[in-house]
Amino acid sequence: MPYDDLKAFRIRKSPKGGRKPPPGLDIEAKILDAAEFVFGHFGFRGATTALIAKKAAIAKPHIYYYFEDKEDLYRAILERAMHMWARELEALDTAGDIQTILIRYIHKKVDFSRDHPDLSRLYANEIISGAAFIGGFIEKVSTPLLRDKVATVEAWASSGAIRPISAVDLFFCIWAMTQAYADFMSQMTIMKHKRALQDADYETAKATIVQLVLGGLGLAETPAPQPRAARKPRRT
Amino acid sequence: MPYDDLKAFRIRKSPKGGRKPPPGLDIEAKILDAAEFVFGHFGFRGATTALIAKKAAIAKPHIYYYFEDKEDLYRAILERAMHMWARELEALDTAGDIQTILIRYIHKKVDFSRDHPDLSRLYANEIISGAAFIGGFIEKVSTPLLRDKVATVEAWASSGAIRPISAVDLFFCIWAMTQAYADFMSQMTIMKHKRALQDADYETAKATIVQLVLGGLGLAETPAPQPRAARKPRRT
DNA sequence: CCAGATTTATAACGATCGGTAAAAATTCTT
DNA sequence: AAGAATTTTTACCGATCGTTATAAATCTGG
Repeated sequence: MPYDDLKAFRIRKSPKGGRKPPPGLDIEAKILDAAEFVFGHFGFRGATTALIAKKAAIAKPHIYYYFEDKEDLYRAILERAMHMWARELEALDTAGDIQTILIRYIHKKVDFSRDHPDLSRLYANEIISGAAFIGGFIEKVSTPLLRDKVATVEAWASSGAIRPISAVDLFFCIWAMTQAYADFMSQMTIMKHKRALQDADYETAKATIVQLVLGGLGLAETPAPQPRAARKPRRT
Repeated sequence: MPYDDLKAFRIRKSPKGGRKPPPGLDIEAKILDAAEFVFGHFGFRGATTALIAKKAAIAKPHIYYYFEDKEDLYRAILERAMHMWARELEALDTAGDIQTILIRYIHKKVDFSRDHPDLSRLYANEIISGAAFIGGFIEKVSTPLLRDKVATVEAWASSGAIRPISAVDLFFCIWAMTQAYADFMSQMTIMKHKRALQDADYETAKATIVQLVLGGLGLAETPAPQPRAARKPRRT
C-alpha cells in the first residue's frame, strides 16, 4: 500500500477528545461538502470562502475554526479525492478474467463519476490548473500504482491475450472517458436536452466505453462463460 | 453553416478604420493570448486581470481600452475556442471510407490538443464550471451539429458497416480522449517523467485512440486498400 | 511643426478577497 | 446553577479584485 504516504499531505487541527453531533449535523462535514462543490466548480483560485460558507449555511469566519486557511481546506478535499482515486486504481486487481477485470473497473469509474461528480471536477480542475498542489502526490503515489497496472496490461499483450497497445495511453483514455461523465456533465445534459443525467445514461456510457476498450483490445464482450467450477479463481 | 449565429455572442468595440502595428506587436493579440493562457488555467473566476496584464506585459487598465470588461474579454476567447471547436466537428465530412473519416477526425482532434492546449483547457474549465457563458452556444450551435453527425453514425450502424453503438456516447468518448491530451497534460507529463509531451507521445495517443474506436466499431485498422478488393472484413 | 486624435500609463475608487480579534452563544463539567 | 471550555457570530483588517478617471505619451494629417 504505497499511497499511505499521503498522510504527510495534511496536518489536521484538533486531535482532541470527544466526538459529538449535538444539534444539527457535523459542521466540519458540511464545510467539506460545500467546499467540494465550490472548489470543484471554480478551482482553488476561483472559489471563495464566502461562497463556501454560504453553501454550508454558516458564517464565513466559522470555516477558520475548523481549518487553518483556504489552502488547508482545499488540501483536505483534494486528499479525500486522491484517496478515492488511488483506491479505485488499486482495486483493479489483476486476478480473474481479463474482460471481467476491465468491465468491473470501467463500471466502477463511471459509478464514481455518477456518485461523486464534484470530486471528479475538483480533481480535473486541479490538473488543468497545473497540479500545483497534488503534483507530488501524483508523482510519488499515483505513478507507481499506474506502472504496476501498466506492467499487467503489457503482460497480457505479450502473452497474446490482448492486442498490443500502449498501456499508459490505454489508462489515460479510460480515465478520460469515464471521468468525462462527471467533468463534462453540463455539456452532455445540454446536448441530450435533459436537466440531469439519468441512470440509463450512465449505463449507456458504461456499455459504450466497454465496447471501445474491449473491442480495441480484440476481446469479445462475453467473458468466456466460466468453463469450470466457479470456486477456482484460475491462477493467481 | 448553422453556427454563424455565434456572431451574436460578441460585440466588439471599434469597427473604426486603419490597421497598423506600429512599434511592437498588436496589443490586442497579446492580450488575447495572455487571457487564453490565464483563463485556460484558472477559469473565469480564478483568472485576474492583473495576471493577464502581467502576462501580456502591459498595464492592467490597458486591457479596458480594447475590451469592455473582464467578461467581454472572456467571451472573445471563448468565441474563438467555440469557433474552432465547431469547425472541427463540421469538418468531419461524411464522405469516403469510414475508417479514413474517423482516423482523420481523431488525428485532427489530437493535433488541436497539441497545438492549442490552452483553448482546450479554457473550454474544459467553462464546461466544468457549468457552461454559464456558452450554454446557449452549445444548445443552439453544437447540438444540431452533433445530431447531424450522430445520424451519420447511426446510418453506418443500421447498414451493418459498423457494430451498433450509442453514437452520442461515441462522440463524447472521442472528445474526452482527444481533449484529455491537452486538459490533463500536467498529469501525463508527471506520470511519464517528462517535462512536456513530445511529438511521439501525441502519435502514440492517436494510435491508441484509433485502435479503441475502430476496434470498438468492429473495423479493421487498414481502410480497405482498394475500393472493391477487400470483401472479407475479417479482423487481424 | 503643430493641432487633433489615438494609444499608453498613473492614480485611485468601491467591492470583495482571505483572514483575525474578540465578543456572544452554547455546551460541558461539576 | 455556576463557571470553564468550546462553538458560533459580529465587526473589522489590509490586500487585492475589477474598473474608472484622467493625465502623459504617441501617432496622425496638414
